[in-house]
Amino acid sequence: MTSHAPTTQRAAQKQESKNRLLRVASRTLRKLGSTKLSINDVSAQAGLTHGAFYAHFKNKKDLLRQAFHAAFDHRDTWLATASAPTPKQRKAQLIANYLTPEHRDHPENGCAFAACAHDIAKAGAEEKSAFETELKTSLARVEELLSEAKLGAKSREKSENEKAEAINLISTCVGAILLSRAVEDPHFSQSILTAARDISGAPNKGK
Amino acid sequence: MTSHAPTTQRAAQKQESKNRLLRVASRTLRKLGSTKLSINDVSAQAGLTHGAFYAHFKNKKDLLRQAFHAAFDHRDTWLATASAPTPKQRKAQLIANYLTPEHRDHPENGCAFAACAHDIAKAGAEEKSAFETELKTSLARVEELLSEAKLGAKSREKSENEKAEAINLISTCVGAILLSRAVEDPHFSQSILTAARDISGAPNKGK
DNA sequence: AGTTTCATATGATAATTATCATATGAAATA
DNA sequence: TATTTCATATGATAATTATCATATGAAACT
Repeated sequence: MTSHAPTTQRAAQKQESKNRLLRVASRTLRKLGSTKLSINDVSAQAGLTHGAFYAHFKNKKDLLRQAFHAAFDHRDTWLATASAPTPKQRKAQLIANYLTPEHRDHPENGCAFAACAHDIAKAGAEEKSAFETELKTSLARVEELLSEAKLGAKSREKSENEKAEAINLISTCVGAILLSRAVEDPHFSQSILTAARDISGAPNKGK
Repeated sequence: MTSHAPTTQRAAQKQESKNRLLRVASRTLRKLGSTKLSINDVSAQAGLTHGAFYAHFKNKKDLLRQAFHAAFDHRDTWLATASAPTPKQRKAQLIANYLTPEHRDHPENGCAFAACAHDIAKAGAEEKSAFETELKTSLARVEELLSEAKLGAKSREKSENEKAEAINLISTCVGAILLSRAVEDPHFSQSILTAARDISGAPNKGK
């Protein structure tokens, strides 16, 4: 039996409660940040009282750790949108599907790098290591999508270039979405999103 | 007489106290964020008690507003580092002088866009408007540095391109510095900074 | 059925924090 | 010098919050 297939009814109920707590926490973490995430609120939104919380998590830090991990629920969906035949096209797809108004307006469902980088930067080594692991995972996936195909053993230098390209892609996406969320004028906000999409694949756009 | 030249000794002393409060708050805001900035701590670090605080600021929100504005103290210094003859070189300078280990390790002296975007995104319309104003100011300065010279009236399309280029420059810088602060491994962190610098001016680096 | 287990609830505690009312003592002014 | 002003300090209050001790009631097991 796996941890996802509890035997008794009570265990199943407990697992569901924990799942609800984690889902609420993962969304609240991205929307409000770790400091404004309150165990009272999360528990209440999950349909529990604050006392029940400690039957599921050791403490707030424990919750935050698991909630952060759960916050990568939509990474695969995003990566799957990059389905075009060429690397350049796939890069443009990744950027275009990241820098959307929906993503900007709903951080609770969005990228955990953008939502949590600031929090994690102020946290401890454990949190940074967890962030690093997730970031490396995403980078590896993006690098694949930016590479021509199963690249042979010859192109070592090119792979280095692709590494930097993948990092820059994520840096630009994270920076742009954060800036777009921090301004008031919707048109200006949109122009921040659009700027990255415009330059994405083609440095000399129309020509 | 300006607001910086108080007449009486008491007024001067009060101004100095407010300056200390603002300086401490501006640094704390960038280092810890608005939520973890406590009026007690800021007042104490400025050599005052918490009670004295309210003789200088209406409330915490008022302090945060002024502290955010004060957090752009080093913008001119940064922009002045872009002194090379060509736009491409100046772009590379801006990026290289932003994405440094010192900047990464000392957010309290660094870019307020990177330090506060996350906070402001969760704040109200007033805060977003203030952020927007500062961002537009920086963008205008960067656009100048990225343009060939006093561009004549002819190049309208080019100016649009430069607008997007300036936005992307700041997006990438903000994203990269935030990511570099959120990972544990110093080498990996460095590679995040370096990636943007490498690609900065020259898409085909060494060739 | 009787007993045990345990998921959740209730209630309490301690810490932090923003804010304000009032006190104090020194500078400004008459 | 006497009086007023006011920059700062002291002390109090109310709200929020993390955490834990204990209670409860239903499921699980004998």
